[in-house]
Amino acid sequence: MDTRVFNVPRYLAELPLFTDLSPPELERLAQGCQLRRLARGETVFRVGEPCQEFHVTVTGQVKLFAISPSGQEKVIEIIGPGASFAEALMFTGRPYIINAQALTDTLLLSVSKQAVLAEIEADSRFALRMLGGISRRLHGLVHDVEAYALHSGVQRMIGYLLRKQEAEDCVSGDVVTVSLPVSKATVASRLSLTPEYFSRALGELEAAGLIEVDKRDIRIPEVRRLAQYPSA
Amino acid sequence: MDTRVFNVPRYLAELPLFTDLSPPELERLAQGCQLRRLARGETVFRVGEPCQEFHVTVTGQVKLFAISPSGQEKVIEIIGPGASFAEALMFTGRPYIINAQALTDTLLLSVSKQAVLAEIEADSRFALRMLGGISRRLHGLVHDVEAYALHSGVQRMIGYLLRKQEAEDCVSGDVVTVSLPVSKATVASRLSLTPEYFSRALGELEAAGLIEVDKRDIRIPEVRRLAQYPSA
DNA sequence: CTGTCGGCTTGATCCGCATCAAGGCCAGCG
DNA sequence: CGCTGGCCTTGATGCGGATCAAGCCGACAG
Repeated sequence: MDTRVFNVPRYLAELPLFTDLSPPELERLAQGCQLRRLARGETVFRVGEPCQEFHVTVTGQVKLFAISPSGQEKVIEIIGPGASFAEALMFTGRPYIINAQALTDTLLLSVSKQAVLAEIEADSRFALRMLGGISRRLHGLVHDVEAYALHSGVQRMIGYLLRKQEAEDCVSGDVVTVSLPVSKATVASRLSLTPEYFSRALGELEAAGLIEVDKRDIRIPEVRRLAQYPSA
Repeated sequence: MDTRVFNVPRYLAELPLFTDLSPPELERLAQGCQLRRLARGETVFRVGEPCQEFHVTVTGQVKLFAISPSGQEKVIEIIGPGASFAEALMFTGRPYIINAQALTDTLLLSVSKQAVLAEIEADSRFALRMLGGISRRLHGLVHDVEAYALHSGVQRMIGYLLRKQEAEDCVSGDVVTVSLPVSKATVASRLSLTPEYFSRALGELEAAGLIEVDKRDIRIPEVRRLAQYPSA
């Protein structure tokens, strides 16, 4: 995809956030947008920087993560194509509280705060969609907090696989296959596990005959049995 | 406080969320409100119930919590007087994903979804305040996720004490005192610790001379030294 | 005064998961 | 070709914090 021929208003219209906007509205919004190409490993923003926009990954992947004083990293979310991030931060008026970095070469669309605020003022339905989007993200975090506190590492992994499985309907024939979007180490951090333990957990499920692992592809012969682990 | 003489519009006006609303607006909003008295231990809502409103604790305390299949409980947040909860859920249109229960006798004000939606349509500044409120809550959760993943139990406890200390400016003379708002077991769950470990952690800090514990009051002689633990 | 009950502490033990340390496997590249 | 560097696995060991089990203390009721 070439930046020069990329049609911003048309792309905006396809985002759930901006459906129903009229062409002139889209045009106005596009004025407040900025396209950026990022190479793998490049930083989108860092803790402490001021926030004047939110972002959409058009293609590629971005990770949101925190870093402890001792340099340890915790991935909070992995953002895939078509997904947005940092909307909430924009509305608090405070600097970024996490870091964002491209995991692959990425085409990034940044929408200025100004343009969003103007659109909210003009169209209350847009405000509602913004509220819905942020609320859904908040629920994702509540779900994560629950999982960290109440589920074991293996259970969190199973939960992750099952969610992905029902998000994308990845049935091919009889067995279901889910593919890890990024490296195992990154997924492990997302689940608050070490890479070592993640590997062992995969091995454990494989030994139990619940999954089959081939690099980043994981086949699940019987979803139901996996969901009930450990039991049978 | 007596429910019969409680002036809803006047109370609404004092909430950060509703400042700047005109008297007629407040009056309309108040139409969509409902006051409830709850005894200690009473349930506000449970997982799976439909959500038609958000809530404000006028007096008293409410805990938001999840329950694992095995019956284990994890407190996600403790809501004190003047604070609201479940706003985000209202905007997703889905049933509650957590439980809420009164920790003490509580006066609860519930604002109907309908009234909020109408107000958003009428006043975009209100939509912005709603967005700000939910965004701040989301940041609190991000902070928690960071803490669970990157800080030890003792560090989370210190973080909790320090945050409380700077939230309420509870300096009396020279030493700072913070009071736990609820039972130690509940605070422990909020921090994802067992009551036993919480107790030991307090003991450890006390032994190190960093705090002095008297029931629910915790005195901090030197905030800075506590913040730097463990180091000296 | 005495029972009892909720909230808290204390001790002994255990386990889930991290950590440290070595490879193994494959892709890219000289 | 072999060398190098990601990425992943595997094994040995250790620790943070959970669990189980008593016991303590103050509040309150009888």
